[in-house]
Amino acid sequence: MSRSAPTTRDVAQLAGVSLATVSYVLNGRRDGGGKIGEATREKVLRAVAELGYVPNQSARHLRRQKTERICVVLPNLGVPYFDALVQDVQNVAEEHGYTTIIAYAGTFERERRILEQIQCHLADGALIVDGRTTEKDLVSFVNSGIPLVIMRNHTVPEGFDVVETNEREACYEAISYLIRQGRRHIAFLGHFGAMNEPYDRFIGYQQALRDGGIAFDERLVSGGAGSRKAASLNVQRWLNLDPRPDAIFATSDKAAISIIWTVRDAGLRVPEDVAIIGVGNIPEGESTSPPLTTVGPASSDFRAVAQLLFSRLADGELEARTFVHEWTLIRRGSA
Amino acid sequence: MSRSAPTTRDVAQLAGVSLATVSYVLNGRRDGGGKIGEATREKVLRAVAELGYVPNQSARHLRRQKTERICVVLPNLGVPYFDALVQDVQNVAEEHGYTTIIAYAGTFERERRILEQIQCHLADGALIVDGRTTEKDLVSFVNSGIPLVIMRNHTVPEGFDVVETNEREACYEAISYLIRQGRRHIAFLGHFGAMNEPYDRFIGYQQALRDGGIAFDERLVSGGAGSRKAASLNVQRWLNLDPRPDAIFATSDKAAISIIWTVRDAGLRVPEDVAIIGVGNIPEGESTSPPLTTVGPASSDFRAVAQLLFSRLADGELEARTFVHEWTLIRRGSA
DNA sequence: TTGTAAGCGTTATCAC
DNA sequence: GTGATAACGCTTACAA
Repeated sequence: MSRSAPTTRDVAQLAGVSLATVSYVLNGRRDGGGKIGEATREKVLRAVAELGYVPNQSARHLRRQKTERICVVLPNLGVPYFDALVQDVQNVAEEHGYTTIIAYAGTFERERRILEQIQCHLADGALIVDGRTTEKDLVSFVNSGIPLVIMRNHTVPEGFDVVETNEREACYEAISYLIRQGRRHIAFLGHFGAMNEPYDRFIGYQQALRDGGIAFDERLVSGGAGSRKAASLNVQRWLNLDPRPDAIFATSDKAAISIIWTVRDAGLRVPEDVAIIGVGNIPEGESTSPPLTTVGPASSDFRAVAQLLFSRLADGELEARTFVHEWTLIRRGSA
Repeated sequence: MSRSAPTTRDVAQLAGVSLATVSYVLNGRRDGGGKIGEATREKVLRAVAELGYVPNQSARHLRRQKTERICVVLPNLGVPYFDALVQDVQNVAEEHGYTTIIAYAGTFERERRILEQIQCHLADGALIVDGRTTEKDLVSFVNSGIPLVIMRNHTVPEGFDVVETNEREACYEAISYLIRQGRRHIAFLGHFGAMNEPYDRFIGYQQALRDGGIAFDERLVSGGAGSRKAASLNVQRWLNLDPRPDAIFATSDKAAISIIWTVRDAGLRVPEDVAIIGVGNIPEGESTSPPLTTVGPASSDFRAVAQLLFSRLADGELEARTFVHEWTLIRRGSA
């Protein structure tokens, strides 16, 4: 077993033709001119099948100077929003004859290592989602000429295609909607701490309060949206407040769903007593009771994002573009 | 921009040394013998930094005949169980100096293409989760000598390391537990249709009923565990039955959680009126109300699985091994 | 229509 | 210690 894999040489030998002929048969020659005789073609194909020959990608890539692979770099797993993205990207990639690989960054250090690998021709281009890599580190990429599409709202260096969301506006819309319903005590459960960047969702919240003529109440702001448990705990605290919040805006759907349980278990009605809005539009939110009102992508069609990458792969000289992925308020039962 | 990447040749030229010297500095030579002068070393390193040189992986792999990459092939995204697996594998891989890439199969056709890529040296080895690839197709792998670890319970060809779960026993345990509580009308919501393989979870259910002296009732078996919505619909139907089921076993936690909502909305108590057990032990189940009792991996430590792959990577001549990943009943509030 | 040969960027085996 | 040099497996001008 484990004898080394067959090469074009083996195929050529078995078929009784030259190396070049094998390659021609397998790739179809580029110049319109030459054609391979049907008989030769047959022979080669038979030899390929018999040996179970598969071309060595490393060698092909080295020669062709491209991998025909793209990489999606994700900050973490288990986010439905990312999963949808990956699916669309993969489909588009396939249409272009590209393979897609997913790299899960996790830590900053690991993200760095992945980007390094990409620079070493792990892939011809990449889609970086929410990356924590600094502008400085990204600059070396623009020099190496490897196409990158970056999905984040802040601190993106020049020279890249960027995909932004208008989540600030969408969150503003959500809070305004609550205010129009007559809600006056709107709590905000966010992801604080992890970020020192401007926090769009919080900014949208504050602005909507201001524009709605509602005083900002510090007690109604808290972290914990990152975990279901923390969310539940914080909300229990809020429910004992006087006056009790009549609406809760959580910056993740997971937290929001956990909050629905908590509020219902406290004997309160959703949305009559407490309206609840989440962020992200995860599928889980469609089957809660009541179904979760949420802020999220208006469509989960990421094909346009993928196209951004492939258009640049086709023509590296394009100028940097910015694409806005529309977010909106998705009204369901919980608010 | 986009001028082609610097090579060892460029580095050597700038540093005023030969190609080999650059390589020695970068990789540290294998034979204990020769050493590089500190001065030369410095020069080379400086040149590397100045040019922003990164070694071309394709070339390295071609030369070394290995990629130092492994691939995890997943049937689909969005399954917490898989996410945990990927994290552990990635950590172990890192300790061995390997990069991990994730490929998401989705369709059968795509899975085939991914395996083909692996055979073409996309990676040195792979972990196939729940793959639908037939035994026949896998056989060509064992010939090519690429280490594979296969995680599935059935129809695995000889010559591979296999990871199985004892989910049949664990499901048997869950149903027996319900019977011991005095439940007599235990419904089964499964994933039917997609599978023509023996269905472990259902077998465990049937066997527990038999051993518990309970007649099998066809009306209490249904598909729909794959979707939250279908689960809810089917359960609504069950709740109108006479006698009403006093327990529901769903073969996915997502379905089970959806069922908790449904049962509670129907004005029934969980677990007093209806006990509910899921499968998979997803994190979401810890924060439902009541928390979800479920059947799942006793530990979500997959490091041992990863080690299986790396031990084989180190020594291809090992004989095929089977590893059982223990599943168990995790008792929480819903049953 | 097919064969020859050069080279993609590395690494490793030799001499020096 | 360091420098030529020969592979690794494949593609593709160019020659036959």
